[in-house]
Amino acid sequence: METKLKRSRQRESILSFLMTRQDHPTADIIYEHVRKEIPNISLGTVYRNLALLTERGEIIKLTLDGICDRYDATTTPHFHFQCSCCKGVSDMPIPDDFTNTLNTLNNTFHGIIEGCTSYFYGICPDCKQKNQDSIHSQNLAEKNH
Amino acid sequence: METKLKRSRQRESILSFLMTRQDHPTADIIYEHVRKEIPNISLGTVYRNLALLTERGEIIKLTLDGICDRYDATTTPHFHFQCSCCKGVSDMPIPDDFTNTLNTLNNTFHGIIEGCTSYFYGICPDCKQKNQDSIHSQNLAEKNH
DNA sequence: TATTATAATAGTAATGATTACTGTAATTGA
DNA sequence: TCAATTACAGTAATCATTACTATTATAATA
Repeated sequence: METKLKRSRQRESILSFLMTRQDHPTADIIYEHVRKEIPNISLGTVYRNLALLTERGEIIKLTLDGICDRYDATTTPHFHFQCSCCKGVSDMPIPDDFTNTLNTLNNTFHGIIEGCTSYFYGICPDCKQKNQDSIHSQNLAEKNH
Repeated sequence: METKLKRSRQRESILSFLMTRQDHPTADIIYEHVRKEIPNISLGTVYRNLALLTERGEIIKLTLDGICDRYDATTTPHFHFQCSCCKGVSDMPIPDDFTNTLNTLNNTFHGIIEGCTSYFYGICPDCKQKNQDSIHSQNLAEKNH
């Protein structure tokens, strides 16, 4: 059913941009960047190619909060983390013992588990640090009131 | 910042309907059902109350495929499974050893992990059974060709 | 019970990410 | 070079969700 792909400068530019990024940009962000190289590229082209690349398994589409999808050129299995403070998304390695969880599920579930999407949320290292800094300076201010 | 809640027949009806269901219905399905009881309820009211209940932690909003959100009145932690065949969503208990995975992540991650959303996909028990049945009858047909 | 403050509603309009459509252009294979 | 077909730009349409507004329901108080 899969039709033969023809090369296109647009698709190559989208994919190579995505491969430089670790922050899982949205279609809109990808569009804004690729536009610098191909000024008259259309947003529809960006979406179509992202769908195409996802379909072929060359990239992964992330649906985290349902606001808008994000795209990831790293296709090896990994978890994701979204910061509730800055909304940034980053990768998390999958701990080895997660395979135990998968085994348990496979043994108890009577269907077929093909894959898993896990994402964690909370405060990212950066925002945690900023938060501590501001509490620290607040305490200093109180001391010297 | 949380304002005081006033009772409303609409919200009570939405919540009690949701509590009878294990299949995590969408806002639209909830709307269709609650309408039988309160014919002139508006879809906006359904959305607003679902958001309100989610905010207060009385229900959980599930964003699985990004097409449309689903709602779940079971608030104790559990995984979800979506069948790629029938698109149905069901609950999965969290295996005990998943706490090991969480511990590993907490020890290696330099931010704060507040929660986790995991969903698995594949073929549900029902669709798997139907599939086997059809292969079985296909084999029979080939034998008796 | 009557009054008052305010949360909630119905109905409708607006939003915004994504998809579909259409005529034209680029790519590939012969 | 030609033919077949994939991809494109530009634009319109879709559709789940949210925002808005005038009115109604709820609950606390007098």
